[in-house]
Amino acid sequence: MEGNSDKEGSDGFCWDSDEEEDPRDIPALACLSPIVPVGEVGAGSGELSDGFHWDSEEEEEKVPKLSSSSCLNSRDCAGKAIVDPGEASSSAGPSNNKLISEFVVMGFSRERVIQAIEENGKANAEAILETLLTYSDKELVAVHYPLHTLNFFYGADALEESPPKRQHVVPDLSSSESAGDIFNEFSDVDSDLGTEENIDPLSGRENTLKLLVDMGYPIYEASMAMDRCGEDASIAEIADFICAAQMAKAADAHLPEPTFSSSGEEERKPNGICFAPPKNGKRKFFEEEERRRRKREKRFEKKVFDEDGGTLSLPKPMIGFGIPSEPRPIIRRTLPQAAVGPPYFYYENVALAPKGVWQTISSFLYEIMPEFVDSKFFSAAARKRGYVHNLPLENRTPLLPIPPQTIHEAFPLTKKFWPQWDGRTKLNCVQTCTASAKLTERIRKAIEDYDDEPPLKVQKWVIDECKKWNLVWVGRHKVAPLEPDEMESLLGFPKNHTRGGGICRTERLKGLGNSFQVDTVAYHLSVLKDMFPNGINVLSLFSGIGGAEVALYRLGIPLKNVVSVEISESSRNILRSWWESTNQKGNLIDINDVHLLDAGMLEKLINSIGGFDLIIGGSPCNNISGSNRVSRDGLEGKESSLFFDYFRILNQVKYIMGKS
DNA sequence: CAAATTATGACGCCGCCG
DNA sequence: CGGCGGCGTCATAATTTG
Repeated sequence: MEGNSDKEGSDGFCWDSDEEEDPRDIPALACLSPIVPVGEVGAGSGELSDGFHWDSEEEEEKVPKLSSSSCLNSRDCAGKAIVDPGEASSSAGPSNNKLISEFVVMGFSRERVIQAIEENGKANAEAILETLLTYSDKELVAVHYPLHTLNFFYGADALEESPPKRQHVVPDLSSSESAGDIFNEFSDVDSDLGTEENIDPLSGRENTLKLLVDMGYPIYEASMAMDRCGEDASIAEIADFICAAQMAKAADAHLPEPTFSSSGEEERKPNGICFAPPKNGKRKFFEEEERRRRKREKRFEKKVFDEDGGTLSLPKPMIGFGIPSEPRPIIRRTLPQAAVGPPYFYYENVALAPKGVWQTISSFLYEIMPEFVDSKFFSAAARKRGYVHNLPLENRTPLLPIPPQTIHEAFPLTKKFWPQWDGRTKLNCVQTCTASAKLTERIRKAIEDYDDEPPLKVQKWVIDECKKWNLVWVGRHKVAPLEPDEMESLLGFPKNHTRGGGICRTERLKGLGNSFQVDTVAYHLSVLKDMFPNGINVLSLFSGIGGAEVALYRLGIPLKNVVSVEISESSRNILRSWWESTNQKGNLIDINDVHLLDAGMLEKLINSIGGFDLIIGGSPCNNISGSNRVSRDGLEGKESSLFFDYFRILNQVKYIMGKS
């Protein structure tokens, strides 16, 4: 039912059938967040603990209404209709939803917002905002930029009814003050945050501890809880944790052994090996309590936010705006004025992100819809990713030579060992971790007893494991994980790209697992070739092992200046050595921390090289990827929040370049 | 001590079925 | 409609090895 028809996707956008230009003006919705006065940051946050309660299980449900006049007074509430169109109509008055969305739109996480509302009550929007501002500097950065909640259309018919509004883009940055002042202000904010511990009574460890003790928690438990929750945890989180710990203790006194079998989970291994969890009971209980708490919150969120179906649906098949092997679907998209390049930008992340993540990313990047593409249409391995970019869609060309498209073509030697009953033709996503030797041994043992075909049950288990770990057949009854050089070729890198130079195997795998698929990215970037025959200047954020650089190079686009930001030293070494071994004519400037790249540095760079043509990067997905079993916190996670640095840098570059 | 090895669920989505 | 199980996922943490 997912319509193979070329005309219309069922995903809310339509392929337009005629290519002719539509000169219509796209009415961009103006949604200007009030820029929060910098001076107010942290002021009054001392009363954070007032009215704070951590045992709120049910009262989250019934929250009093907030009068619309207090809706961040200066904010144009109508402008955000595009973000949550469903809610305004569904509720009689301005509800809590609306208030929450209000802040979420500004870039704060829903969890935090709910928390802040609980702490401050619903009536005082300003206090809520202040609380939110104390939570995280990453989020703070976002608040200082105007939100570009601008329109973007697939085809002509979408959102016809949206009323035209005046468009104000970037007025805050282009106000009468000089740029220098503004950016000094930004850097001031940054440094303020850096030293905030000294100012804010709540952020220093000792002060937090004191506060918790004042709240009646034993100092030992408070301290331990702070360690467990991490430095960035809010008081609420820590208190919650202590609470759980106390409950666990109480439970411990009654139950000698917490039951972990209650989950009723039957292990899937056919050979019936059962692992006793080595963790001690108390810890387990803590974690379970924490999990339950988060589940409650999630459920609550779901109730609150699911009304407008918060997910962008992924296209099926996942071919984005076209792939080389198919006739190109005719798509016309009109970017909001503010998003039009140059500079061009290209942002990548995992497609299967938790709910709302892509919405948020998109809302920060001019509401441009991500192009979701599975790299299995470009190579023999899958890689489902979303790309937000402002590149033209016409006249893309694939990278040549076309890489092998099936496992057998890619690894001919595996063919003679490949059993009939393993029908895979494509590999799964190359990840950062591989199967253990023990597993491949178990698989060998499981099959070798059978001469011909093992029983269906064994087959299924083996195939499941092979899919999970991306195993290939390297001998009779023998499977093995991919070698790093095989991953390199699957991803479109030259052989031995990550090899040598003091790079250990583990680091190779890590770099490769986190990299672009070169052919896929190159296909999208190919449109730059005609635009920049003399070469381009690239700002490459979170470069990793240099997927973007390799893609541009292989496209034959000369690299004039590349500023590459990458925190991993081994990855920087890999890129540097590739740069030298390919005799690049341009300059490679590498920076080891994205936070060093502030406005001042950007201005210097831009002045010296004459501006960037392309800003490309994919921020870490650690907290977004489904593979993460530990901390899938979405964009607010420790690593993944670096997305906001991408956003910040993009805006700063655009502004600095816009001046000259 | 760095590198390698190993085991370890959670989450969202989707199809199914009552 | 909601619960349930199948499915797949740019991973982390504890431990061992060299």
